[in-house]
Amino acid sequence: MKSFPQRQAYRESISNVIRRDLISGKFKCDEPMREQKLAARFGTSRGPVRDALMQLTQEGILQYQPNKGVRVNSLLTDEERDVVVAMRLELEKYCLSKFIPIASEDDLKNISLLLERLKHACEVASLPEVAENDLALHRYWVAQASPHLESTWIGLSVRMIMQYSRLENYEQSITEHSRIVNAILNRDVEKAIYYLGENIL
Amino acid sequence: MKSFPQRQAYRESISNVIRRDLISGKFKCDEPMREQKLAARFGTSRGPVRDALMQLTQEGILQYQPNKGVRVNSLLTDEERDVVVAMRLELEKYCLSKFIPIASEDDLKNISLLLERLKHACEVASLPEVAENDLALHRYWVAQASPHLESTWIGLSVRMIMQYSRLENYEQSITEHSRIVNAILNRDVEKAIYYLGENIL
DNA sequence: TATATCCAAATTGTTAACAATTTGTTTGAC
DNA sequence: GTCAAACAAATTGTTAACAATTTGGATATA
Repeated sequence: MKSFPQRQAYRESISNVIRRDLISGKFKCDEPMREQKLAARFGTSRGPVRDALMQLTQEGILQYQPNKGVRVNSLLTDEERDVVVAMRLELEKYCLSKFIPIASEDDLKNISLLLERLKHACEVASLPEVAENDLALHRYWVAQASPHLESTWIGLSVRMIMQYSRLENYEQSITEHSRIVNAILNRDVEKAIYYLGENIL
Repeated sequence: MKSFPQRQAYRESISNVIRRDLISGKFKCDEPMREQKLAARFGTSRGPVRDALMQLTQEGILQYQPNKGVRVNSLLTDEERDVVVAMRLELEKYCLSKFIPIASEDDLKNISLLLERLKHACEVASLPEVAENDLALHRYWVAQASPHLESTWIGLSVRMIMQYSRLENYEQSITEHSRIVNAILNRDVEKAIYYLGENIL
């Protein structure tokens, strides 16, 4: 069936799909993820699936036990979550202050587009889509400002969003992100960071 | 030859050894890491080696390019390093404040032991050993306080230590860590965190 | 019934072979 | 001599088979 565009990098495609499933809660906590089943689902052998599972383990979403495979990792404690929030905020504040001055016109267009997508997801009230587009928007400036720290950011953000009931307030999400994006379009670093701080917490 | 204790988890053993080599600078920047050679070195097939390389990529030490393998990633910029330092400090401060009140007598013994090892490494002035024992000491309280965040911590710390010329001041390293450990032994959270702040930066 | 032991099924761990891609070199045309 | 195309070698990507481990259940025993 081979439903992937590039023949290379099954690895990434697979981990992206699984990550999305995890965010939208398609796997119960402590439910083991079977390599064979996933391989069948993605039309590959177990090799690439193992790669993807290992990557998600490294991100902290899954937990690995030798000879027993991987399971959905337990959620962060409230205290841990606070620490993760602080770290993510630290990281994104830097990325925004770096990104805004150097953003090209194309960048601004892309940001606007991503915001539109997020708005749409909020309007149809599809939680997994909201989560995905939320992350995609933030990820954009992280990737532009600091490719070095992108993978660090993913690990923090995905785990944050997984225990994010607050995300269900779609209206708030729209206004918060609109404010951030507006500040970016005006190249106003101060304001962007301020609204970011309101958004991430 | 099979020189590993447990037959399982080659993955971890291999990535640990490679990580040590990377920290001690045994691979030039941009030098490609060949799977076959590493497999021969560790006496396994390429599979576990690929796992290890992928893990280190996820930690940010290596860079992966499809069909081209992995290379040593370029170092962080000074600004990025500052952000990483802040994040790591945030994380470790939490871990110390969590760890100190619940530390068992065994924990305190282990900490003291790890400090002794670090001192010894400093005395013989072996940079890779100093780096390794430095990390091992910090890692102890992170692992005890928050297994959830241990992998996040590794990624931050290893990248910090790789561009750490300051580590060459062995005397300073000894006094800084002695102060932290002493504060822990006295269960003095305030002081421990204070000295940690002096150490990490 | 409760417990222990053994066996079979399911699952993960590892390997070697094969496929696809990249890289370097040689060859040939101009 | 320079450039381009073609070929060969090296390397990564994927797969299927095999080995080792875990898991669950059946059986036997007290």
